[in-house]
Amino acid sequence: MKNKTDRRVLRTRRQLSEAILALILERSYDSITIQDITERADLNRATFYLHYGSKEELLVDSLETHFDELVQLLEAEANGEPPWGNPLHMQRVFEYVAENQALFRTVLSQQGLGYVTSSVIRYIAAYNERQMVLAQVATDPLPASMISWHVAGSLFALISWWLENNMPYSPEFMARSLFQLCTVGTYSAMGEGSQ
Amino acid sequence: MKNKTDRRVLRTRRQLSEAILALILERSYDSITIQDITERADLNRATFYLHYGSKEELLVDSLETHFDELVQLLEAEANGEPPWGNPLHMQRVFEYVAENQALFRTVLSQQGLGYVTSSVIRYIAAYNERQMVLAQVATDPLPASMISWHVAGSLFALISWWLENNMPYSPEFMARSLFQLCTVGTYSAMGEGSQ
DNA sequence: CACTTATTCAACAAACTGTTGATTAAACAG
DNA sequence: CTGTTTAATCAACAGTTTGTTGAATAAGTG
Repeated sequence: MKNKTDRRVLRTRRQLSEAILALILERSYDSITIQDITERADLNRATFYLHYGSKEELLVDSLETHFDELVQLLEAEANGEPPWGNPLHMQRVFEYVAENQALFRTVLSQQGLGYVTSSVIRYIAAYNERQMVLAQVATDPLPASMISWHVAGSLFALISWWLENNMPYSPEFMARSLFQLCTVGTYSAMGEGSQ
Repeated sequence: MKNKTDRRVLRTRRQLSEAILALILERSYDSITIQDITERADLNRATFYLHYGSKEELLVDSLETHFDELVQLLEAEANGEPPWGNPLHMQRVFEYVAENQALFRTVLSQQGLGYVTSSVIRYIAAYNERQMVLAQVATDPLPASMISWHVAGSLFALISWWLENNMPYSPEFMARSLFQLCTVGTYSAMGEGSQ
């Protein structure tokens, strides 16, 4: 009984993870082969297949580490309060994005990598919904899961927008904007001149 | 000067387009090779390279046809009015999604295909922004492009949610929900019991 | 220390790729 | 209808990546 905590296994997986994350930052994801990954990781190619079945499997596993880090950060600060209920928590998200700029940029924009997009929205939405249920929020006219997805989609969109426009605003401003757009909507966000 | 309207070229591209769209509906995108595509299209493999450089290039070209169809549908109905300004226009979008259910489902959820996701949000956002500028909407506190992305992200998220939950509501209801969430926000969408 | 097991290594057939040059067939312009 | 242009076919090519072997080696465990 030493299959999952064996030093060698942990070390190998860490090497593979670091290798693929480093590679997607410098090259096109599609052009990266398993040979490249194992070569960069200083491992035999056969070793890869002992752990993962494909590039994608490894990448998802590698990215989870990052997201888990962020979630833990959030949960440490939010004391049961849903993260979208307070702009301060959202600010942390944007700060995290800013810190891991290169990675987010690559994952969001690079061709062949965008499949992460859908799973990220799904991930955020699921988290939102869990928090809403925990906080016993009443969502009468619309189901809680729909609202969760809406907020997740908006968060995702604003992060993309922020990066695509070279982060013209501070994390604080982005968080407040997201908060405003989600809670009181575009009508309040826009001037009185609309229509 | 007869390079782009040659019958043979048009026929070949249509065959390739139909082949890849048919294939992604029945098999995993990643498992589809250029051999498979040309085989299904009853074309020689070399012919593919006369038109496209990769699977992705062909797919993007093929999908554009579908989206152009939808955009034309919308613009025919909306008379200068921004599409998100009226729930009826959004209803058409959800109806279109329902009609092309299989395709949307595949494109949104299948691994290796999701890179379309980001470009779709970008596409919708750009469209939104164009409409906002045309309608001369004042968006004082927040930039118009940010609001455009927010709405695009929400639309995308709600479409995903709708498909993932097997379309439990009518297009009308979805359109009204989206309209409500975007314009007056989640506070109004949720009951008074929140917090 | 004895053991278990992860990693290495070389080799393998199989598949896909992108390109070649010559040939055939189709579409075009006048 | 005819000559010309050009798209599609075909076979063949070398190169790469893939996934999987079985045996040897090394490292970690208890």
